[in-house]
Amino acid sequence: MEIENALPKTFDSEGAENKWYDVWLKNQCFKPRSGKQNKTFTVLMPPPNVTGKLHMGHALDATTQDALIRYKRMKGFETLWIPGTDHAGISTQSVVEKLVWKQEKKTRHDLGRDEFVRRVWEWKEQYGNEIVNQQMKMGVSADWDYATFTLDEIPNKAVKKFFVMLFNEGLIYQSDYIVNWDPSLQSAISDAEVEHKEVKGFFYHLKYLVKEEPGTELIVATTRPETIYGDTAVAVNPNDERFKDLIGKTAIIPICNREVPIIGDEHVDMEKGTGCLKVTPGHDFNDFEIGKRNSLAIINILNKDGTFNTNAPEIKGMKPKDARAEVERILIELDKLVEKKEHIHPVGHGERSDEIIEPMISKQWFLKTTEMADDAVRAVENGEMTFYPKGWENTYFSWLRNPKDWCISRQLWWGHQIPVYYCKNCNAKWAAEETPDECIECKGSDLFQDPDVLDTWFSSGLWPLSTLGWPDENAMKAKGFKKFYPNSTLVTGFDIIFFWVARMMMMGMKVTNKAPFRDVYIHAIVRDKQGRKMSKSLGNGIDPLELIKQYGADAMRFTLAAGSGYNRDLNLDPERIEGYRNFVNKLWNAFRFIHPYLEKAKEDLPTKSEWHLHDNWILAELNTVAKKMNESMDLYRYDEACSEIYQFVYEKFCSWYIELSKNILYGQDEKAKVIRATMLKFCFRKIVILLHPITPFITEEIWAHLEDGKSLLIGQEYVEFDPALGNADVQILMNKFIEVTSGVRNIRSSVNLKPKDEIDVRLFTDDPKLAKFLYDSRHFLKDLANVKSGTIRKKASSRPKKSASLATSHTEIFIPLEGLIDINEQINRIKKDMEKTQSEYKKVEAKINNANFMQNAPTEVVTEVREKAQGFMDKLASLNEILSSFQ
RNA sequence: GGGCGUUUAGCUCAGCUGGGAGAGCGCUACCCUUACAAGGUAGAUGUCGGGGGUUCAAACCCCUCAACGCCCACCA
Repeated sequence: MEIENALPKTFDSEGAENKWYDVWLKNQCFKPRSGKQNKTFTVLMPPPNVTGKLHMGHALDATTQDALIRYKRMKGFETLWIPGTDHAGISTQSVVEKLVWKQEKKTRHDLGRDEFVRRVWEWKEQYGNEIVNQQMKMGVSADWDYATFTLDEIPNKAVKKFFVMLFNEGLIYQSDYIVNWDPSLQSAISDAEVEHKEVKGFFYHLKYLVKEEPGTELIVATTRPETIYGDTAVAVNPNDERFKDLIGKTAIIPICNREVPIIGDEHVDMEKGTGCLKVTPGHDFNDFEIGKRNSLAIINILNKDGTFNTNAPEIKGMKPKDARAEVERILIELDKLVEKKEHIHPVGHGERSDEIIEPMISKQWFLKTTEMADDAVRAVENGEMTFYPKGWENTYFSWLRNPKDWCISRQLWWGHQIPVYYCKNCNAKWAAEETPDECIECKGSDLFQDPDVLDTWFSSGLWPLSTLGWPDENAMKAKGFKKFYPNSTLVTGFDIIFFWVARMMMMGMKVTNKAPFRDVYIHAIVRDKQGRKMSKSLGNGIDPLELIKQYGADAMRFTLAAGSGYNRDLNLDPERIEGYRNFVNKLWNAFRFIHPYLEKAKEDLPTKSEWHLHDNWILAELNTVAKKMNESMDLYRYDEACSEIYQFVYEKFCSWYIELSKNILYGQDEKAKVIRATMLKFCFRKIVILLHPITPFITEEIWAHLEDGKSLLIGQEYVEFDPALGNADVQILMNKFIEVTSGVRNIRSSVNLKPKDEIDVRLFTDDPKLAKFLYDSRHFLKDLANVKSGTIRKKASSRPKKSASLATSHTEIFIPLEGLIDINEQINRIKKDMEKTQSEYKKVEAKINNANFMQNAPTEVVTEVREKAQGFMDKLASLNEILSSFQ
C-alpha cells in the first residue's frame, strides 16, 4: 500500500533548473545587496573565449565560484560576481578566417582589414554568447549586468590609457628583436605561448675549412643545417684547448662559401656536440645573444610565412623541411657532411597553431616588466595576496622573479590596435588615447596608426580594473569601483598563473598600488578517470551539458565540488556522478517523506524541555556539521564541506533520525507528532540552506515547499555554529544506542534471521545513563531491529544460555535462540572478535606500561588511552561471559 | 639541467599542527519493510611505494632510493 504523495518519486532536475534560474533572474537575486556583514565580496570570472564551448574546465570554474558566491551571499556579504567574455585574438580570428574561406573562398586580405574586422564582430554577435547560455544552465549566479567583453568601450579605454601611461614612462618600447615567430599566424607570439615538444631529428656534423690554415677542418654540430645561410660566425669556448688557437681566424661556410670569424664565447658547451657552434644570430635566441656580445652581423634568411628568402638561393621559397633535405643533399655532394645521427630534441611549437616556431628578428613592441614584477612578488611575500593552496606561489614566484620583457604586439587584425601614431611627414611617433588629427611635432595631418594589435593578455591583465569601469569616472561610480576593488577571491586553474594571474597583479598594482585580489584559489585540472587530460584527439572528453541532461546540474556540481580541495588533478569517474545523483535523489525522497507532515509543523521550535533525546541529538549533530562546513568553505575546501553534509544527510538524518521518527509520526500521540514534524521541518530548512551553495536547484525547489513559496532560499542566511545547540552527552549516548542497534542487526544477520522474524533481546550494561536511554528507546529498537521483547540488566545478572550474542565496550547483547543456532559458529565468531580486541588491547596496554609514554605524552592522550584500554577490557570481559554462557 | 607534485582498500581519493588506518564507488550475503531498488541491513578487503632516521609514539617530521605526473629553461 502506498501513501498518496503529491511529489514525484524521483527528482525532476531539468524542471527545477529551468524554473528556478528564471525566478532568480526575475527577482534580481544575483545583484549585490548589503547584508549583515557590512562587507563586500567580489569574484571576477575568468572570461571564457567567445569561441569557446563549455567543457569540464569551465564547469569546474563555474561550480567552485558559484558555490563560493552563494555561500558568501548567504553569509551576508554584499556579493558581486562579474562575468564576461574574452575576444581571444588568435583563436577568434582564425575561426572567422576559416569560415570566410569556406563560404567565399576569400582570405582576410581579400576582404581588407575593416571588412574583415566587421565580419568578426558579426560572428561574435551571433555566436559569442553561446557559452554564456551554457553557464546559465549550471546555475551561475553572476550579475549579468556587469557582463563585459574585452573589446567593449571601457576595456578599450583601459588598454589605451595603460599603454599611453607606460609608453610615456618609457616602459613600452619598440625594438628589432628576436621573437617567436609563428609562420602560420604570421605573427610574433610571447614566450609563454610557446610550448616545447620533443621532436625526433638529426644531429649533423659539418666540415668547415679554416681560411688561414689550409688543411685544418672544423667540425660543427647542428640540428638545422639549412640555417648555415644565416651564419655569421663559428664559436668555440675560449677555454677549450682544442680550438684555442683558432680564435680570431676565419672559417668558410660550406655551400655559400662565406667567410666568418671564429670567435670565443663562454656560452659554448665543450661537452656538447663537437664543441664548435655555428652562430646564426637571426634565427636562434642564444646565437642572437652571442651576436650582440660579439657585434656580429645578422642575416635574415626567412620570409614571414616561414619559407626561405633570397639570402638562401639554393633553397629559396622552400619550407624548412624540404630545405633541410636539399641542403643535406648538397652537403653530401660537396663532401661536407661528416656524420648524421638521430637526435631527439625539444622544439618550440605555437600553443594555438601547433606549428613549429621560428625565431626571427622583427620589429615588435615590448613591455619592461622588471619593476612591476617586483611589486607583484612583494605583494604575495607580505601577504597582501595569498594563494590557496599555498604551494602555487612557487610557480608564481619562479615566473616573476626572472622577468623577461613581454612582447605585446601581434600581427593580427582582431584585437586592441596599438595606440601609437606615426607622422608620414616628419616621422614623429607617439602614443595617444584619442585618435589624433595632427602630428604633435609638425602639425601635419598625414598620420597612420600602428597596424599591430596587442596580445590578448594585455587586456585580460587589466580585467579587474576595466570590469569595474576604470578608467572612465562615470562608469567607475556606476559600477562601484571603490566598493568592489580590490576583488576578494580569484578562482582559476594553475595553467594561467603566468598568463593571467601574474599579469593582473602587475598591471593592477601599477595602476592602483593595490593587489587586485586578496585570495587566489587555484583549482584542479579536470582529467579523465585514468588521469589523462581530456582532449579531442583522445576522445575522452566529457560534455558537461550531457551530464546535466543525464544526471542534473546539482549532481554534476556536487561531484565537481566534492573533488575540489587543494589537489591539482581531478580525475573524473562518471560513476561518481551517478553516486551523487543518487544522493540528490535521496535528499528528495527524504523530503517526500516529511512532506505530508509539514502541515502539522509549527514555525518555531518547541521549548527545550519538550525535546526528545533524539531531537537533542540531531540538532547537536546538525550544529557540528554547520561549524565544519563554514570552516571548510572559508578555506576553499569544497571536498570537506561536501563530505560533511553528505555524511550527515545520509547517515545521521536519513538512516537514524527519519527512521526514529516513523514510530512517532505513525503513532497516536498528537502532541509528539507536532513536535517531531516541527523538528523535521526545522532540520530540513537547515539542511537545504547548508547545501544550497553546492546544489542550488533541488534545495530551492524543496524550500518552496517548506515555505509555501513565501521566500527564496538563495536569499536566506547561512547556518552558523550555535553554541546553545551543542550536546556532547546526548551524542555519546546516541552513538552507543546506534552501536547496540547495529549489534542486534549484526546478530540477526549472522544467524540468518529474516527481517520478519521477531526476536527477544537481553541487554546487559553497567552504565545507568545508557540503561535509561535504552529503556526509553525500547520502542525504537523494536522498529529498527524488529525486537519484540527484551530486558535491560546489570552485568552482574546471569546470562541466557547458548544465545546468539555480541559485546561492545559498554553493552552485551543476547538473543536467546537455544536450539535454533549453530553453537560452534557462534563460539567461533566470539573467539574471532576476542582475538581482534585482544590485539587492539595489547597496543594500548604497551603504551600504558611504557613509562616514557606516561611521562611524555600529553595528559589528554594518556586519559584517552586509559579509556580505550578500559573499553577493550570491558569488552573482553563481556566476551568471556558470553563464551562461558555456551558451557 | 632547475623546480613542484603524486605514490593510502579492486577503482577515485580524504586523512589538517605526529597519538587506536577512513569515505564514495565496486564486491559478498540477505531483503521489493507503508520516503527512496537511483533503496535498506549486515559483511570482507590495506607491509599507508622501498630503505634508513628523529620520537614514548610516524601514513604524517627528516634523509635516501624508486616509479609516475606537471611546470620552467634549452632547436649545437
